[in-house]
Amino acid sequence: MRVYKDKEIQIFETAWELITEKGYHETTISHIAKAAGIGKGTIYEYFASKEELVASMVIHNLETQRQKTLEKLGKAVSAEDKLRIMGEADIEGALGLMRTMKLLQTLKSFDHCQVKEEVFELMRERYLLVEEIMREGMTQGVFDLENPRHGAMLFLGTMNNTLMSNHFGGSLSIDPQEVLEFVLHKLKT
Amino acid sequence: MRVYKDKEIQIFETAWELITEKGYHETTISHIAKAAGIGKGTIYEYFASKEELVASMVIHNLETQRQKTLEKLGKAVSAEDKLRIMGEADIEGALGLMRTMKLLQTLKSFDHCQVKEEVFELMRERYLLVEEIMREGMTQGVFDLENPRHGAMLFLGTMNNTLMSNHFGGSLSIDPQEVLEFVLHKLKT
Amino acid sequence: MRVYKDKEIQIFETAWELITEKGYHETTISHIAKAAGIGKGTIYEYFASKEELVASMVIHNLETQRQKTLEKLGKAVSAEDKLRIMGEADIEGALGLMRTMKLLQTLKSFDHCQVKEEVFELMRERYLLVEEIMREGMTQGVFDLENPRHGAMLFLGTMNNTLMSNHFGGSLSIDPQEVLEFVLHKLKT
Amino acid sequence: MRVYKDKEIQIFETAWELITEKGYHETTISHIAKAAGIGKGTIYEYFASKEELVASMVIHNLETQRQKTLEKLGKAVSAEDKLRIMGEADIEGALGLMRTMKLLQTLKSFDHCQVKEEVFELMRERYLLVEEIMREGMTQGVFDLENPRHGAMLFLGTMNNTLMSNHFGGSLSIDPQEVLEFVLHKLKT
DNA sequence: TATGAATGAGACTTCATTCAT
DNA sequence: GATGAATGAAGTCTCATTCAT
Repeated sequence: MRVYKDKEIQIFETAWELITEKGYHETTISHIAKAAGIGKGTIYEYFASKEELVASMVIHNLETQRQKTLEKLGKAVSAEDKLRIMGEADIEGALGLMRTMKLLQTLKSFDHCQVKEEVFELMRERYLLVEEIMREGMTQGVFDLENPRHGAMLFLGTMNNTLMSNHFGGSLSIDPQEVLEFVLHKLKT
Repeated sequence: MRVYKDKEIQIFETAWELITEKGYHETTISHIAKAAGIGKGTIYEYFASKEELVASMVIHNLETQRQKTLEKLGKAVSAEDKLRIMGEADIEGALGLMRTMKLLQTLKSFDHCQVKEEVFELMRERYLLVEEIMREGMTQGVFDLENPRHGAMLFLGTMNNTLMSNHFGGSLSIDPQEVLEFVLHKLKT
Repeated sequence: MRVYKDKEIQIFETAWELITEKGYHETTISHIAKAAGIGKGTIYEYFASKEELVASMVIHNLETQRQKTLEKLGKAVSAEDKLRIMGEADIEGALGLMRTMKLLQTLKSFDHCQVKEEVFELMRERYLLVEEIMREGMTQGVFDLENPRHGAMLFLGTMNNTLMSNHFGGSLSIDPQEVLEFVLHKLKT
Repeated sequence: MRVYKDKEIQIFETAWELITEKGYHETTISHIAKAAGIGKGTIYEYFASKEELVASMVIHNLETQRQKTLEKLGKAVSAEDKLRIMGEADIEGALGLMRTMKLLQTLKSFDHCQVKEEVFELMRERYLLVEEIMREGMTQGVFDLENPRHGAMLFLGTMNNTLMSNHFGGSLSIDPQEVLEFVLHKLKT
C-alpha cells in the first residue's frame, strides 16, 4: 500500500471534490490547481498526467476505505454483525460510495493506464471479503445459503442499488437502514 | 412516445455502439459520422447538438426497452413468472443494460438538458413496475415481504450487480441464471 | 442597365432586408430562402454564389436609386433646387442610404468579384452628378466656389454625416432639414 | 482609461492590420496568431473571445487617438487653428481613420457586447469636441454660424467624406489639404 | 521545488454549395 | 425549373501539457 506525500493528499482531496461533483472532463487541471491553491505545473511535479492523478486518487480512496472497513470489522464476531457494520458504513458514507462508482466508469475509458487493473482488483477484494463473511455465516449456521457468492451479490447489490436510488432520483426515496435489516433477515431464512 | 426517422435511428445505432464502448467524451461527432457512413454536418441536420443526440438516444432506448419488457410480461400470470421473465430479459440483454447504466452517469453532467428529467422518470418507472409485481406476489401469497419496495430493491439490485460484476471484472464470474433462481427463492421464503 | 426577373427582384428584397439589418455573414442563404418562401437551391438557380447575389443586389439598388434621383432632378431648374431635391431625397430615404453604405463596406472584402468595380463606378457617378450641379450653380452665379468638387464634397459629406449621426448614436440627434438649409446657405456665401 | 499589457498591444497591432485590411470575418484567429508569431491559444489567454478582442482594440485605438488629438490641440489658441490641427491630423492619419470607420460597422453587429456603447460614446465625444471649438469660434467672432452643431457636422462630414473618397475610389482623387482650407474659409464667411 | 504563460491538437458546430429527385 | 437533404471545409474556442524562470 503506497504512502502518499502531504501535497499529493492535498491534491487528491481537491480533485476528488471537483471531479466527483462535476465529472472528469468537466474538471480541468486549472480548476484543481486553483481550488487547491497551488500552481498548475505543481500538479505535474507529482503526477505524470491527469489520468494518472485520477487513477492514483481512486486507488488511494479504495485502500483507505478498505482499511477503515477492516478496522471496523475487527470488533465484530458474528457474521451478521459484520454485515451490519459494513452496511451501516456504506449508508453513512453513501455519498462517497456513489462518487467512487461514478469514477470507476470514468476509469474504464482510460486506455494506457496500468493502474486500472489495480483498481478493479480492489473492487474484487471487496466482493471476496463479503463472500468470506457469507461463508462464516453459513458455518455458524446463521445464513441459509448454498453458494456464498450468491449471498454476496444479494447483499452488496441490494445495498448499492438502494443507495444509488436515493442518490439519483429523489422521489423513490427509501430508508436504507430498513433495507439493510430486510436483507439480513432474508439471508437468515 | 416520439417516433424517430430512419436516419435518426441509423445515427442512434452507430452512436450507441461507439459512446457506450468508448465513452461520451472519447467519441467525437466525426467518429460517429464516419462510422455511420455519413457526413459530419448530416448529424446536425437531425440533432441540435451532441448532447441532444445522446439524450434522445437514451430516451429512445429506454422506451424501446420498456415496450419490449411490457410485451413479454403480458404473457405471464404469476408474479414469480413475471420476475423470471424480467430477469431473463436482463440477462439476455446484459450488455445493453450495462451500457445504459454507463450512459446515465454521463447524462447527469448535462446541464441545460430538459430531457434529463425524462430519462430519470423512465428509470423510476422501471422500479415502480417491479414494485407492482412484488405487491401482486404478496397478494397471491407467494412472496414473503412486508414492504414491496424492499423486494424491488433486492431483485433489481442483485441482478444489476451480478450482471455488472460479470461485465466488469471477469475473474468474479458467476452464473446469472443461478442468481436469478436464488433471488426468487429468497423472495418466497 | 440590366433588367432583373421577378424572382430575382423578390430575392433581392428579402436579402436586402435581412443583410442590411443583421449583416452579410450573419445572414445565411437558408435565412433568405426561408424568408422569401422559396427553396435554398432556387437561389442558386439565379445567382452563382452568395457574393454574386449581394453584388447584383447592390448594383440594382444603386441604379434604381440613381434613376429616381434623375427623374426628380428633371423637374428642377436652379442648381440650388436640384441640391435641395437631392438632399431631401436622401433625408427621406436615410435608412436605405445608411444600409447601402454598410453594404459597400461588405463588398470591399469580396475578392474575385468583377461586379465590385461596377459598384464603385456608380458611387463615383453620384459624386460627378453633384459636381456638375455645383458647376451649374457657379455659372448661374449662385454658388461661391472655386472648385466644384470641393462643393460636392461639402454637400455630400455634411449630409451623409448628419444622417449617419442620427442613425447611429441617438443622443446627438439633429434636424437634417436644418442642416440641408445651412449647407445651401454656406454654398451661396 | 484601461492600460493594456505589452502582449495585448502586440495582438492589437497585428489584429488591427489584418482585420481593417481584410475584414472581421475574413480574418481568423489563426491568421492573427500566425502573423503575430504566437500560438492560437495565447490570444485566448488575453481575450475571452474574438469579439472581445476586437471591441477592446477599437476602444484602445479611439482612446489613444483622442489622447493625441487633445495633446495637439493644447498648443493652439484660435478656434481656426484648432480645427486646422484636427483636420491635418485626420489627413495624416487618414488610413487609420478610414479603418476605424470600417470597424465601427462591424461592431454594430456584435450582440452581447457591452463595450459597444462605450465605443459609440467615444465617437460622440469627438463630435462634441468639435462642437465646442465651433462655439469658441463663434464667441471669438471668427465663425459665422447660428448653430455650432451644424458647423461640426459640416467640418467633420466634409473631411471624412474627402478622405473616404480618396481611400475608396482612386479616380476621384482630390487634395484634402485644399478641402480643409476651403471648409475653414466657408465657416468664416 | 514551484509556477503559470505559452502552446497547438483537436473538439464542436456552421453554412455555402451541390445534386438527385 | 424548384427543392432541400447531404456534405465537409473551415472557424472558434478549450485544455492537457511543457518549460523557462
